[in-house]
Amino acid sequence: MKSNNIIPKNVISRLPRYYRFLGMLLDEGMERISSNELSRRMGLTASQIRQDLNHFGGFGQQGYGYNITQLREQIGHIIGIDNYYNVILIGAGNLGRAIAQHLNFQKRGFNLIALFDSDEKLTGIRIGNFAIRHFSQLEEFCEEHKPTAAILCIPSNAGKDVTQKLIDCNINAFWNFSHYNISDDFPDAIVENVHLNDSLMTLCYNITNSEETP
Amino acid sequence: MKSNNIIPKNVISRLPRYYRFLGMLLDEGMERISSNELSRRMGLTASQIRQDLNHFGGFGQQGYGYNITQLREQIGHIIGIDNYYNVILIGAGNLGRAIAQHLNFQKRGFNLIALFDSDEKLTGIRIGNFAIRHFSQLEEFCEEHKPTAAILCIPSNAGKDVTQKLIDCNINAFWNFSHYNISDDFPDAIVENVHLNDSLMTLCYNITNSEETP
DNA sequence: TAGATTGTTAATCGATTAACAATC
DNA sequence: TAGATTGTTAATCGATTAACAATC
Repeated sequence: MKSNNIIPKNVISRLPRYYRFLGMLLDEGMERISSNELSRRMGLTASQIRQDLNHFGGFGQQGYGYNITQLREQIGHIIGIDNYYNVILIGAGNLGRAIAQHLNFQKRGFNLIALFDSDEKLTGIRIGNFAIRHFSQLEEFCEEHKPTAAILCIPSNAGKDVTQKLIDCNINAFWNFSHYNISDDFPDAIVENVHLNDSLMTLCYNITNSEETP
Repeated sequence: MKSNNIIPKNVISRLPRYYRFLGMLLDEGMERISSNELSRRMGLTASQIRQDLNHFGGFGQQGYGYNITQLREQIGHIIGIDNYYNVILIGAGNLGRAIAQHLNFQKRGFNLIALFDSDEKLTGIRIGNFAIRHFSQLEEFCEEHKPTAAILCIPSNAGKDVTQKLIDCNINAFWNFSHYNISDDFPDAIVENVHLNDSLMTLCYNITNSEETP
């Protein structure tokens, strides 16, 4: 165990993948797995897996490998999957609605509790289990329900104002689908960006530059 | 110039960001920028920017810096933004519809030309400019329109079959929103994965582990 | 020309891989 | 006990940063 150290970002970003693959192994009815076999399945090296896991502690057993159920639970706990942070979604346009309906928040550590939009025409419209609230009700709602995080599905130009208001409501963690760069203005915020445009352009690059190598 | 070499993956993944920031600088009415000033804005080092760009050629001028319009165009060309690859979307559920309507494909190198779904109840429903087609019409459609890429917004368990059919239609590039691991079965496919669940869990980790450091 | 800033080489840093002793 | 496989240290590799000569 050396959990006192700082965990490299790369390791952290692999944790959800480990969690996901271990879940799949459980579905296959497997009980235990060696770093070698897991590496084969995940396309990593066995060394890397052992190094990664040992940032958090010794979860395996020499001569045996890793107990899948246990390891998955432990990784889940490290991520905090069982904390069920309250999260609200801001911006109930196409993308916002899809995110609200598509994601299984409860399995990923969150509990979606409300949708907000600044467009009055959307107020009251039901999306899944939620009626869209007007953004002006944010403060009141947050005082009562104290959400931890917010999902931003808003246009970039609204980014700063909206984020400021959320931070005023003691929300400090953001899942950001907009191009607005939260950390520039709010360096202490916890931010996870999803830049779909960038991802699409990366695909474009890879297509463009595969054609040139015949 | 040393464009003969292989470009590191990290460099490629930064290209869309460069492109995006340069666009913002243009919007601000700027004409030229030094690697130093750009590094300040993007939160990188000037060294890294110069290194990155020099993988593709010398775009700057000593004593002057970089012409923003030119540099942006050149990066756009490297990505292939002006190739407008035909792309089809498979799976017109919440997420698929949102992607179809939300993304500005034309500005990212693609031209969305059709939506498919295997649910007959959805056939004919209009999403933006498109009527959803039944998946059984895929082959016919592809023969006529020869799409280059497909966006997968389908459940993972349908992944293999759907991908096989798409590959049979000469589609070899995938923007994959599902958990299905395309490269396992089709190692030659060009794949860009978007794992929203993993991203959300990374946010969860960062919240969980910020609380513990008071 | 002098000043600024690139392109590029060298140094550093961090992450991945390999190796192996510890141990179940 | 013998075999398997971990946890961990050491070696390698690659990416980032620093430095500086080239040059606009």
